[in-house]
Amino acid sequence: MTGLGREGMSECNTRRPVSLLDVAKAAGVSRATASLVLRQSPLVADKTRLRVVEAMQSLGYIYNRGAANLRRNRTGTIGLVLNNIGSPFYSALMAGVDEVNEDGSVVTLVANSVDSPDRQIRQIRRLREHNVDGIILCPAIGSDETLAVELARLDLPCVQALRHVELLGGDYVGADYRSGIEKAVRHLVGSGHRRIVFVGAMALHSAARERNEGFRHATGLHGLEGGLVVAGGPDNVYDVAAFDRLLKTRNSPDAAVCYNDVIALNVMNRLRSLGRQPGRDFAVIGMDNLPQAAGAFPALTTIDTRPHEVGRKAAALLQKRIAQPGLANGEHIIVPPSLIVRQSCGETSAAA
Amino acid sequence: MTGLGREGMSECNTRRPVSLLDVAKAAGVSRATASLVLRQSPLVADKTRLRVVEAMQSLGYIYNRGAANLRRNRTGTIGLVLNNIGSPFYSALMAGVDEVNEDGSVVTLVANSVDSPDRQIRQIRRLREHNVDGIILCPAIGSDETLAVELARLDLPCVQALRHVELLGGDYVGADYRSGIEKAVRHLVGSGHRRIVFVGAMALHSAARERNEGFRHATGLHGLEGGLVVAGGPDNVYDVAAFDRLLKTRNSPDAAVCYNDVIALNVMNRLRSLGRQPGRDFAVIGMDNLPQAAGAFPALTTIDTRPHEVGRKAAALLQKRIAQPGLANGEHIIVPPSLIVRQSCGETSAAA
DNA sequence: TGCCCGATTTGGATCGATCTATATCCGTCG
DNA sequence: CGACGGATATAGATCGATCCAAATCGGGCA
Repeated sequence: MTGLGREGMSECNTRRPVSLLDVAKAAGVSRATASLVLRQSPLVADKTRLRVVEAMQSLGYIYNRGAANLRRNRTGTIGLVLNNIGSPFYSALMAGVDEVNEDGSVVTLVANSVDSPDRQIRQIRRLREHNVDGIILCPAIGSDETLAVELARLDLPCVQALRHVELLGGDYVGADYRSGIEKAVRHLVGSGHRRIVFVGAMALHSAARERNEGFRHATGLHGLEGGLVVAGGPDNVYDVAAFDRLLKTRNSPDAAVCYNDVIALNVMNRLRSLGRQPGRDFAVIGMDNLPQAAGAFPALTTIDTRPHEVGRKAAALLQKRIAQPGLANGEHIIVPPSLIVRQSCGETSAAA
Repeated sequence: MTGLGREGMSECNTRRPVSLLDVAKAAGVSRATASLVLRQSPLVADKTRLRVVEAMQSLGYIYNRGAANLRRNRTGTIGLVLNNIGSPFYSALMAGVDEVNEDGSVVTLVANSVDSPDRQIRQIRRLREHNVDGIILCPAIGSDETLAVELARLDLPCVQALRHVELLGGDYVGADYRSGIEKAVRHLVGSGHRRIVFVGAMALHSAARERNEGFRHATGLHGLEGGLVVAGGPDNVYDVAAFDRLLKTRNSPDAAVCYNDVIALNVMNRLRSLGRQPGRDFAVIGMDNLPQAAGAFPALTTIDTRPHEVGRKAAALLQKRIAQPGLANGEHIIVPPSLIVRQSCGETSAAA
């Protein structure tokens, strides 16, 4: 009763962490005032503020955000759910998110769905338990209404990034894959190519479908002999046998637009194995502009889908949603991609 | 006074989240019992447990870990401080950390120091405020005693990864860069190379110094004409001019061990510009085994430093420290690297 | 002197879980 | 019949901040 029983022996064995109450006592003010100082309130007199700040420093006070969160019902954290945490593409996205978050002093909790809808739901739940204020979600392949139901239940602002699932609705930030592929085809056509193959086609998620559509649309636009498409799948694979066969046909293609850079690099290697020299006998264009594209041989022409920028935009949008939960959502922000011309698409053959 | 004032109109406009108290009331038990159910305590009767679980489900209860943390003084989160969040190398590390964390149902808060000691300290503080249970730190270049002081002040379990700062002491998990470089040199010597250059030498952090030492030691061991070293710096650069000059000397080197894969790829491209064919006229070995190494042309021989495994080990060690804070720390776990032989080091010339 | 008002300060309730010590139940045994 | 003990259940304090309404202070003015 005489002092809460902890005054007795300061600097004793049981090092209890310094709380705001300790600071307040040391500064001779109330908890409430000390709290106001913490939050830079203009209500406290400068003299008092100074005293409190000094007490904080001398005691080595550390702000306990967790305690504050409980009351404020806001944590200053967001969740980022990726399908493949180890991929450079996603780390660029994450870097963008982190940049914006740091400005808003928000921290990022990362989770990996490994493109499994079940894991995805588990991860989202886990993040929710940690009271993230919102999440940025790159939806896993095969996401279905279970996800929509769960998100509704959790009542959590959610921005989709890179891919979007129609039935979720809501906000989305992604690249314009469609126009990206179209740019690539236009460039090749401009360099005199007429037989262009799209390598790595699949329809497992929106980003893939948009690329396919972009290719179909572009070939139509330029009146190319359509239908030169080689199938692909997740994990950066493509149907190598089909590609090989296609190359052996009369009137075989002399240019490829690839689903992404990794496939493009594989295609270049395959071409060499088949005795063709990428960038000279055969033009190759990739997509994503991964770091390895510039260093490849020949340096890979590619469509930069700017994942870093997508990350920035997604984080900013999520911040907006968190700040004003009432607003109608459903915004779609589409980042325009750009074509980075390097050697793999045979600059020289432009004259042909 | 008649029921805390929230019973009156259930399902009304002010959707207060469901708390454990609500669940308890609905199940006709006390908060304490409901809490025991949450934590799978064997103390509750099966009949009761069932009732509580049903109440949770029908009310759509969501566990508020933040509230629990306040009391338990443990959050189930760790911080991961990286120097370059966008790099594939670090994302591999992160993937490893995440794997282990997920098994222990721990979540990762990432922060990016961008190799700036100031930012690094800010990030660590920020993580600490969020009450992470510990951190995995890849110390920034130029980390000094300020960091040591801060870490001591925060009183937080900390495992260093990939690089270590001597004056911090404590736990460390990293690759055996020294022996990795030695393996590379041995392999080249075994293939008949005698004039080997180390490209990208620098001494900005422990991982770099260990590579340098490894090279010095290996050249001594094999009685090579030593001293063939080309300087390097952060951000994957090396002294291109010096490298070019070296190649023009009489008795110029015919093999290079590079600081990392990115530099190795640049070196391969540079060699081609200078009219040499990597993998045939000149052997190149990289370090790290980034995804792009396998896809390069020629496929890059490299030393796999296994960042994913380092991440796993670091996360596991940190969990141990968190579980048993008393234990003396200062463990050094060194992951053995392995040499991945591909085409860039000229398999064929082994016969020469 | 007394009253009013803006500028500060503060007590006490609150967020939602966990922990500790205590209470209750119920069958069994002396 | 009462005591005992194992099995369950619970009340109340607690973690460390924030929020709200109310108290206090200190001049200035009538």
